[in-house]
Amino acid sequence: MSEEINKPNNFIRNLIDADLDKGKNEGRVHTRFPPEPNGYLHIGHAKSICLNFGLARDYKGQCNLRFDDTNPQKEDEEFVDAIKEDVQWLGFDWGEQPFFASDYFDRLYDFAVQLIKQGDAYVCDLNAEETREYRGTLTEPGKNSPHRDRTVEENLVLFDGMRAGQFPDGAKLLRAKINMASPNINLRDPAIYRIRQGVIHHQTGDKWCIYPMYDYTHCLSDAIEGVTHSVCTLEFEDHRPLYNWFLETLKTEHHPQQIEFSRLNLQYAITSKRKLTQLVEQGAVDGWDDPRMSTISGMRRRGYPAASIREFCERIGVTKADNSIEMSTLESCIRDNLNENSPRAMAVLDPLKIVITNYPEGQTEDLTAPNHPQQEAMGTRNIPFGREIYIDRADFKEEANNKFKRLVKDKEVRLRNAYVIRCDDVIKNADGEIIELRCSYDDATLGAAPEGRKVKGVIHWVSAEHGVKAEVRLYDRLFNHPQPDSDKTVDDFMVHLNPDSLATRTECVLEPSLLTAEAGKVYQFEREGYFCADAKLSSESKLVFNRTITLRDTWAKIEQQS
RNA sequence: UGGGGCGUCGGCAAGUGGUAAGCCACCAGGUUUUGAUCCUGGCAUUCGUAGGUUCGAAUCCUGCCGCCCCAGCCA
Repeated sequence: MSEEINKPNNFIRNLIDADLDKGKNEGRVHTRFPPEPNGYLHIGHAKSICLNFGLARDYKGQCNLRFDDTNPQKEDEEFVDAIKEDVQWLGFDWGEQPFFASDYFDRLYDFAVQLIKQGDAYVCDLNAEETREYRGTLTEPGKNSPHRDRTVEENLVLFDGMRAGQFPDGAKLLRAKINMASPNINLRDPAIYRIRQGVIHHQTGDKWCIYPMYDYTHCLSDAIEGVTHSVCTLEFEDHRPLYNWFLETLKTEHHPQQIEFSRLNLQYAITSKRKLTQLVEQGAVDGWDDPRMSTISGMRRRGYPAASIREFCERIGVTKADNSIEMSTLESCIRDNLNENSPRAMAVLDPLKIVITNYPEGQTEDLTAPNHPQQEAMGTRNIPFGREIYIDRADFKEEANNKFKRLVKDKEVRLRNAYVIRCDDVIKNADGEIIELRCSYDDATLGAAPEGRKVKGVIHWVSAEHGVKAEVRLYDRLFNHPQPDSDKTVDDFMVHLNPDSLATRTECVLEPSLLTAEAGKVYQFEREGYFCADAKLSSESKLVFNRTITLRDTWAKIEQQS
């Protein structure tokens, strides 16, 4: 019973269970993840990846990574490589090698010849505009193309001529002969092959000057690979009759079942490859892997663990209903993982100097701090302590009521992993800005409660002498509208870009153990959040950290309310 | 308004005729050398809506309402 609770459960799995009960597909479950290499993968693709590879894993089947590379003008090898890296990083294995729809171009061509011979496809000379006019509208039927009744022989010659490069782009089109009056527009004699002269395909080079369309290619690729369950998003539901038409008309050996689910919509983020491309090309972000991007590579660079993205995909479920997932759902997955796995450290992002006047000048001591408060197995580390330290400006007030559990003039606070100090003096510059604090420490409070009084506040600190300088990048949501791309009151989603999505702090001071932090390894900077050294920008000579995510902050919430 | 799909708590989502799981968020307490974590408790007499069938309906039937997708030689 208790094992059942966490088992993913969704309508696709129910469907597969039913298929298995019926003995369909000889009990095989074979899925595929079919990205087009025309951009980087995003969080929405992660949902599909987890679904498809997860199905294969749980049903002891197989999931192919297949590049849907039928439109060379928009595609690039760079994207092929990035996609492979992302899928792998997410923790999935596509076996021997990735597949490419272009692997099947020869067979696809033969299938097209078969369609022509059967009288199920014809070469059409209408140009793009005429084709659109002949297609009709949503409420009016289309008209048959004047070339619809060409003979098989003529079609064969023409199609061969298309392949041989005898016609310029747009001059001819191979079309399926289905039904121009169908209420489903996808069935109004859809295009099968179009001409693309002089284009170099990233996989097949200049071998072809005609390229097959998605609807035609996808179902046949699935069939060729022996896919049993072809899972795609809802907008392809209208294409399913066409998917089935090609397979039935060509009498393929296998006939995979297309199943549609609803795509992910994440609030304050973009899950559209086209719009992510726009962000990159217009320079609104630093690139596809900008840590603010909802791309897999961006999230990786930001420090999101792969496991937390997988957990997220599990938590949101799989249905056919439109959805709008709150960012807090994703954030919860990230914090759960990071809280459990990341070692603690101390870092001061907005330094305020403190001199501990009763601490011997020139003295230094190594204090010991646990790397994780709940997990002893993570061990301890040494933190140097000295007469001069930094604390965060936000942790001091000259006056405050007792709800403020930090350092206040003439009051005490605990320095985390160290002593209790009292603030005796506040030093200001000519402009009245606080530039330094003079404090005294109680040397009986190391690892011990102070005598005769309670000190409830605890703040973090770094030794001024030993701390290392660093730049820290604080990220906020990239957009300030929950659905930036579906706001119909504006004509460009870019107006919803959050101007404060990146705040760079250049004067941060980190505890020295962080100097050798491995890029991408996430630490919790206690009381601040989770951070990792940036894989691209950080070096030992110039440390640059990304804030992966803040800690849950109920104090900020209380402050805001009052 | 032709075709396709979807409507269960603020956001997700189980539920498949036997009397509304779970998660996130939120609220109230407790522990705590991180205002973190953790722990305890609260959070849908009701399933878009109106009828009908039934001993019994979120589940079956009918009507209505709302939202999403489709007129690329993109995927």
